[in-house]
Amino acid sequence: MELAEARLKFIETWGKLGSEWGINRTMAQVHALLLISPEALTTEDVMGTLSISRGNANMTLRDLINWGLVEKQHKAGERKEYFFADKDAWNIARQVARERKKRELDPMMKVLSELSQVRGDDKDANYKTFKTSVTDISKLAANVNKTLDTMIKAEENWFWGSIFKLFK
Amino acid sequence: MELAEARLKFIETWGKLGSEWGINRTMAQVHALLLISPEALTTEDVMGTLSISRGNANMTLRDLINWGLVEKQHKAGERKEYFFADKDAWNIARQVARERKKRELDPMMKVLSELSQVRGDDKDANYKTFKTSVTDISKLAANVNKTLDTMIKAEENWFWGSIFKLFK
DNA sequence: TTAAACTTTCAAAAATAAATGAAAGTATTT
DNA sequence: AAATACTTTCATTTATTTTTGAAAGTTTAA
Repeated sequence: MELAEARLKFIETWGKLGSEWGINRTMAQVHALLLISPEALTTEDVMGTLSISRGNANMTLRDLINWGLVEKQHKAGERKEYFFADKDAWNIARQVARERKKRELDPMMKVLSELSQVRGDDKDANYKTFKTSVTDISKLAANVNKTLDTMIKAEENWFWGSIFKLFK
Repeated sequence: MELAEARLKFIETWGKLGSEWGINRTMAQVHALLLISPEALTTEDVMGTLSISRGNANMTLRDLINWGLVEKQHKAGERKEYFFADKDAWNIARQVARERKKRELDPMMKVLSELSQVRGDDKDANYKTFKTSVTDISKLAANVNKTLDTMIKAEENWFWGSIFKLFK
């Protein structure tokens, strides 16, 4: 397979994965493009390579910056903005974990803990099942939360090291 | 908060979480309803409680069965089919992990390993960056894969036990 | 066999999410 | 201060996903 073809396939695959996990496909594709670009790219580069509009490119790049996956760069003597992605897979994984925890897990745990406060009659099967399911899921969420916190704080060698050994 | 209100909120929250993670919101809501229902429900129960059409209820329940989260039940002397969800949070987590691994991670790893075969000129920055990014992500994916395999095989006390201790 | 009870299908409609692109905004240079 | 170079916004359009519901299919019972 030629490099050019492989690059397109990588962009397509990363985009598909993103869309399966609730991330805008174009955003994942722009990220993929930046991941395989040795130099920072301009908005026009992104527009051209992926055939997307200026507005879309602009908003997508901003989202990627908000996700902490991409940063703006300025080149001396130039007015144009350049965009560059962190290429470190472990950093990317941690950053995605951090954002999704903040955006989704934390709010959900808040709701679950409210819901687990609900009072009722222990002889009511509906109440008992509700209570048990919510409490159980709460506990699981708390464990996931703790694991993510550890992952987020961890050094690069944590994943490649201790977990790897634990599960070999 | 009243139980009735709490049940609705749980269904809504579970549905929202699902849609954020690329799972049809209605499917997550039906799952939520079954999770807090002590008895198995009929298609009509689901249609009525969630105000969805017969076709939607039927397809969604089938999907949940295909995900291994719900099973059909038959009551003696009745022709109607009943649906019942496994309520164990750890089983649910493992089952979701198993399915998403099969549906998404495994195919992606296959593509990544093809892509990491691509040959090129080591002096070409595009080639070098591509190779490094793809190889790195491949390795991360392989680790995630291994971790999921362990999780899928693990007993209930694995999560509540060793991981919990490791990260306390 | 045929009617009744129930389930499944799928083309069309509705709802939702994403993309466009021209206009407005901002900063820099002449 | 006006032209230039570039970025951002957002109402509208387009694409994608989800839902509907009537018709077809299936199973059981009379």
